[in-house]
Amino acid sequence: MRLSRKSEYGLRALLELTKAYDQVALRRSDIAAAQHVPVGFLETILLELKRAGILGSRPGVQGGYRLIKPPEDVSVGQVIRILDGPLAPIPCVSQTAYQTCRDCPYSRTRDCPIQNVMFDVRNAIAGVLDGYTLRAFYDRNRNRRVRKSPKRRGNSPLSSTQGTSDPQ
Amino acid sequence: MRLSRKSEYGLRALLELTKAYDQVALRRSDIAAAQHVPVGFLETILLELKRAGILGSRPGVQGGYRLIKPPEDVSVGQVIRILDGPLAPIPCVSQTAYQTCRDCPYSRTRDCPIQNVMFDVRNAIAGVLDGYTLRAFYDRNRNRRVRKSPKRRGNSPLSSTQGTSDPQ
DNA sequence: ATATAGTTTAGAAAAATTATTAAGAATTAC
DNA sequence: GTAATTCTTAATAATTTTTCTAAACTATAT
Repeated sequence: MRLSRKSEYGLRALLELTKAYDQVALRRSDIAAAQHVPVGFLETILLELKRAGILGSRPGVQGGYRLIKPPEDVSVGQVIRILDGPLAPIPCVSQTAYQTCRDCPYSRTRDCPIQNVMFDVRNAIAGVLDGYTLRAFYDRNRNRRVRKSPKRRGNSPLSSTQGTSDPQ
Repeated sequence: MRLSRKSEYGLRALLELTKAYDQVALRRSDIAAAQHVPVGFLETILLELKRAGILGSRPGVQGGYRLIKPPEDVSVGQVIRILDGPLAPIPCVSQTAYQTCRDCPYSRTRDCPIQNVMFDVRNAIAGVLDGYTLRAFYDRNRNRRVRKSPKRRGNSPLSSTQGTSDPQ
């Protein structure tokens, strides 16, 4: 259930690119330095984000990468899907990349217990990540959620202001 | 964000063991056959669940594995933690296995955007998985959640998820 | 004692993740 | 044009994690 380095690096890079949105292009080396990520790896990540239509780039002197979509229109969920694939814990509950299970004893009955649980998990994850825009991700103290209040637990929408209540 | 085979196999095995709860012990070979999982791998999985106190076992003729905790008292989240480790996408938001990030540029400010997002994800995942008992997992059409549904049918003891780590 | 079945450790095999390299192509400045 | 800069692409190396196997060992019941 772990977030890959790839997605982590990608999100860190997007933090920088959101900051520079509508201003300057950032060189991969600048991004790598600012966020302490290996420049070579970052390269492949930025390329993937470019192919996905989130980033634009230009070679040459004033070149570099820039965010070409408004940060309000890109969700963290989208980014992770691009870099890591579907959010769903198992393919048979993915909305964006559904696949039947190959050797599940329940695949005939259409009522697999694991599928049932993981369906809820998938929705819980997507509910959080698809509701988080890059904008909210960047200036992280307000406007965090873009959608109406999440249905997870009866908390108030902004309840997890979480000024870092030290976990554990 | 994927569920490992290990956890999947473990949960499948627990499905069989829940069915046989308070009745018979199941041999690993029986479980492996019923759920189409490699018997050698299953072995190590069952052992881990045993060490964690969820299963008991006995060698010899009428031997095998059996669930030694009431299925009402074991959550799917517990099982996955035992087999796969923390539910949290990154260690710095884990409630059960917190670790500081080693090279995060934000680790000083105590206000890391990634940490903020993943904190919510962690809680969303744990909210689902810790609310799902083995009992609900097994007879999956009713009483799915243990927390939200006040009406329990039958006379099950239900000491309400004693072992599950309470998120928050 | 014997057959049955779990226990334990080590580690092999396979897959996924993480990263590097190097040659190439586009852009700008001059 | 040429040179400097910076992205582009593909191949692949390195590392880690996951998945699985093997074999010797121990416990239980009859």
